[in-house]
Amino acid sequence: MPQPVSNRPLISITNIIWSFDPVTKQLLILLLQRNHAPFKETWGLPTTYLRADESADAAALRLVREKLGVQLAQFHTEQLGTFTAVARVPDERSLALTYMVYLPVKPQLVPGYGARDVRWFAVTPRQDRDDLVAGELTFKGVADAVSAAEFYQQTPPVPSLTADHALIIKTALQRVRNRLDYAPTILLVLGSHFTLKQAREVYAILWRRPVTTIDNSNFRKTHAHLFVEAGTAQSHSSGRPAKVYRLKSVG
Amino acid sequence: MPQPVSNRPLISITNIIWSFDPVTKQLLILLLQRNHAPFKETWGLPTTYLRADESADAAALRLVREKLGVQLAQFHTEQLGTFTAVARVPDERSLALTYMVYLPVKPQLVPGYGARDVRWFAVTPRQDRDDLVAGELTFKGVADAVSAAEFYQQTPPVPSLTADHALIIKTALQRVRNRLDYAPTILLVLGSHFTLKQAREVYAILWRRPVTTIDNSNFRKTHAHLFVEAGTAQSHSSGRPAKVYRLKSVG
DNA sequence: GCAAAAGTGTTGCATCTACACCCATGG
DNA sequence: CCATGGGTGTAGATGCAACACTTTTGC
Repeated sequence: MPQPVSNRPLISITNIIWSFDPVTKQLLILLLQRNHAPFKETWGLPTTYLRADESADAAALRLVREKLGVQLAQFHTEQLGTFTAVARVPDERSLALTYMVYLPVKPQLVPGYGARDVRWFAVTPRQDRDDLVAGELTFKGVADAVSAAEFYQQTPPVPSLTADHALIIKTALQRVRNRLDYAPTILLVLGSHFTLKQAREVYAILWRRPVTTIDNSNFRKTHAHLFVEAGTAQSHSSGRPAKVYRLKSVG
Repeated sequence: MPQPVSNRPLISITNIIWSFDPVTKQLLILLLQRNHAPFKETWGLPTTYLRADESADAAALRLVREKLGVQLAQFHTEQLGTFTAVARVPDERSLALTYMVYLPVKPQLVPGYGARDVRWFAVTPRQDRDDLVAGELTFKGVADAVSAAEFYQQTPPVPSLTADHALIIKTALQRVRNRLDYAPTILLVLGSHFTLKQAREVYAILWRRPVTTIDNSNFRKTHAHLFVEAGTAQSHSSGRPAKVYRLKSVG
């Protein structure tokens, strides 16, 4: 039997929005600082509430448009997971349906409704975790070995992200890493077309090793089947111009 | 801003409950036939509604206990995904949070509250899909090549499963197949301990090929790192008794 | 021409597949 | 002791890492 209407949990949509800075070669995640309760002044992932007349995927896209004002015809979204721990948000029963969105550009940010500040945070690999860094602000990542159950039990570090968003980001990075060898949609942050050099820069961050240790020749041989050629790029500096590729079986 | 309470979608928990018949060597999924609207008399996956004071994982476990009366201390559950298409259930806005449960035994089934009938359906591999078969009842699986978007557009076959449950089952099988080479939790249907022969029987179904084509020696060498030895089994028939294994890093 | 970056080829090592062979048990 | 199934070993094929070499551009 359906639950009484008053007992229905809130359904929030939470996005991990990925981007890439071509100058600093950093992989970026969007965080914003709320200016209202709960979690006033703390940083967290962009969140909205699901409307009755839209699917969760549609809501994830709406969220990107609302928070960023980006008006691209179509983004690629992927469901990450649903977070349902009873006490994940204090004083409120809400589920988080989480989605990943890959922005093909790095838009200028303007704090929108409900946000005091908004920034791109660089994924910064450490020994056994990934920190998020934006200028003087650093959020320490959840250690690789920590399970979800352990996360909800331990006391959060200071400063910490909204609710369980640190766990959501850890899960997102795990997912992205797993897919590197068979469906590296994270490369969509480079735009629809990219060179192998750019691809190696992204892989280097996620593999937690210097780009220089990823052999050009071998990378091509082991990952070429994931890409299709799509012409040749303009040479921007000295050196032979690279071919450009796009992901196989993705728009 | 939170959505008005009256607009909040229903949150249902839908389970793919896996089991295994050691006699017929069939991989099984539990389906039940409802005796009330909506979907009266149609077959579908067991479903319940999320309560305010429980996590979705807890609800998935409760569902197993309610529908099966199985009283094991602990099952292994895994989140499969969340299905949110607006029209996935006619005349009702509901989300399906789906979970996989691996039963270490094949319990006798007794139709519980709200169910007219309940049965184990054998996963039956075809060329490009997997059908579900229980005696004279057969449900045709969704073809491998069909995307989620395509599924929701096309008209369902007759007989068809409740709402989008055929899509959920296709997704579940996909997930299980993907995990065979690095985290084959599906083997928990064999109980906590199993022989390599039993494991190959499960793999054969999911790889859609006869057991006899899976070389014992090679299977051991390629998948041994996923298992740990745990003693020796009794020999039931003639032949050398097999060692028993359990999954690495799973209770 | 020289530096820089992209792309190609080769060699040795690790891994997988196919298949022959040996081991332990029931009747 | 023989049929049945479990476990071990080995040769050829395949795939990957390391690294030398060639090609194409800017200056």
